[in-house]
Amino acid sequence: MTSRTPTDSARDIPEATVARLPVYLRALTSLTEQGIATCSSEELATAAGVNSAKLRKDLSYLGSYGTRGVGYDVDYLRYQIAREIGVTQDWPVVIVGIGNLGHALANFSGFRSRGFRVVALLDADPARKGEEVAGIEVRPFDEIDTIVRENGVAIGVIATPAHAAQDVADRMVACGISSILNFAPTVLTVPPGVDVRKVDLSIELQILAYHEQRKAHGEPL
Amino acid sequence: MTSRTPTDSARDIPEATVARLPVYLRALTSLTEQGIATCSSEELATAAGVNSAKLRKDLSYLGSYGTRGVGYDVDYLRYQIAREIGVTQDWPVVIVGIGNLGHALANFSGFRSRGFRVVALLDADPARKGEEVAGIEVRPFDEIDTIVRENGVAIGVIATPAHAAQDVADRMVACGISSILNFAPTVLTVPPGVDVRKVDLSIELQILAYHEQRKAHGEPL
DNA sequence: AGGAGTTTGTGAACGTGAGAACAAACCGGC
DNA sequence: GCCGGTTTGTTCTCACGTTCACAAACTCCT
Ligand SMILES: NC(=O)c1ccc[n+]([C@@H]2O[C@H](COP(=O)([O-])OP(=O)(O)OC[C@H]3O[C@@H](n4cnc5c(N)ncnc54)[C@H](O)[C@@H]3O)[C@@H](O)[C@H]2O)c1
Ligand SMILES: NC(=O)c1ccc[n+]([C@@H]2O[C@H](COP(=O)([O-])OP(=O)(O)OC[C@H]3O[C@@H](n4cnc5c(N)ncnc54)[C@H](O)[C@@H]3O)[C@@H](O)[C@H]2O)c1
Repeated sequence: MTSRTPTDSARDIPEATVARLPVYLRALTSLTEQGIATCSSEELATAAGVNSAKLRKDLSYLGSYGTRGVGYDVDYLRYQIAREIGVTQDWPVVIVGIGNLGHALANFSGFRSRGFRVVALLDADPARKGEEVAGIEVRPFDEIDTIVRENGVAIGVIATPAHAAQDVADRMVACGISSILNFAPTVLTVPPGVDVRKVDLSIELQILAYHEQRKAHGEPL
Repeated sequence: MTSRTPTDSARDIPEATVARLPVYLRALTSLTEQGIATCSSEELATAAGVNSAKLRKDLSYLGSYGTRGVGYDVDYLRYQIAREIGVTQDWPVVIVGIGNLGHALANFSGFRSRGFRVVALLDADPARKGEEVAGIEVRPFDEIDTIVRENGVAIGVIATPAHAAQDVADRMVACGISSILNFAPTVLTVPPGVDVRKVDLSIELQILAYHEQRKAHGEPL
């Protein structure tokens, strides 16, 4: 089951580490832009907002890309992380639900610059058909099958109202999408093998509110 | 330090539990809307997309609000969770940076319905001054001090470009905001006592890409 | 060449979180 | 009042994540 050739790099990177690799990637890009060619784990950790021991342990799962007594070559490490995450290639993405949020997402420049390419904007509302957002035409949701198959899309973004999200997810899965980023405030049910990540604004706010309440209560000043 | 009156409820709720309470809250609201008055931990867990043992353990940190052999009273439990999180009261919120994303956030109905009230939209661009978004006037960023003090704002949302985010955060902290939700792709540095949570679209996509890549590589079919 | 100084990579200790399992508590029927 | 069935609250164990601390490995200077 876990038999692999010795050539491919270390496997089984912990989930917590995977979640931080993109942060390191961004910090390294920022260092490159500042003309910095080499950095220590301490410097990179500061730029990424984490503990340096944690950073070193995270990087050790990828391999030994640093030099003791010196540090890391910024460009080299950046490439290694990008390769490990899989963003050296471009990932085609579809966005479904071109309302308030969908418009913002379509205009988001961070897609292109980080290895993702929006290949289609889809909406069920016939009134939106043909509308152009960020240089991309909005197409009917029914065309999802064709678009996904033609472009080899593996990642879908859901920005529809909550009540439509499960249906959209089902259609996505049916035509071969196996990774979903969900902005709708609903729990999605998907078959095994499909990954779902959610971004939920009100959950984040409520977590902040909880701590805020405790601050106010704990210190009567 | 940890001396508390016996009247106030259980303290020190684990962070992982805090992050799930809003999910339970939403599931309970959904059950109420379906006219369901009582539910078992199993049912609620399914609705929230978690393990029932985990749900029961989470709820046990709040107190004993269920009845053995019966389950939980939906409305009662919902109130208890809302009270624990602190969303029985309304939290005033300011949004800074009314661009693509800021517009979407201003129009987001989930604020109001979940215990948050947008008291101001702020932007540094003079061209936006006076513009009305979602029935709220966009005001100059410099007015943040007045607005925060007059409304007792504790929570701020940052939707500016990355290069402006740290400055905005500093200004927020200076005028008394102690919880920040950051949409800009930057690491924010804030003094102790201030909470920052980030929502980062490209990180989420990169995590999906990592798993997607491994799916493709692991199974040569 | 060797030693002082620096920084990585990792083993080991600690803390937090997840899930299985079960006793305690409750309900309804008789 | 008691018994069988049900569901909670909690305990126990294991897995995962974080942090410390240090040997190994490198550079630079003499
Ligand atoms: N606006 C925000 O800032 C924000 C923030 C967090 C979460 N959200 C969530 O994101 C989702 C979208 O928010 P919004 O403000 O853009 O809503 P919106 O109503 O402006 O847009 C929703 C869009 O989805 C389309 N749609 C509806 N059903 C569809 C279907 N079955 N298939 C395809 N398209 C469909 C609609 O035609 C509409 O264009 C909501 O679930 C909302 O709760 C929004
Ligand atoms: N658009 C998206 O869907 C999306 C998704 C994820 C993250 N983001 C991030 O959110 C941020 C905003 O994205 P956007 O697409 O809305 O950008 P935008 O350029 O459309 O809007 C930014 C707004 O911030 C204002 N601003 C700039 N400097 C400011 C300052 N110092 N004080 C106050 N206001 C200031 C600008 O005037 C502008 O109105 C960016 O950091 C972006 O990376 C956007």
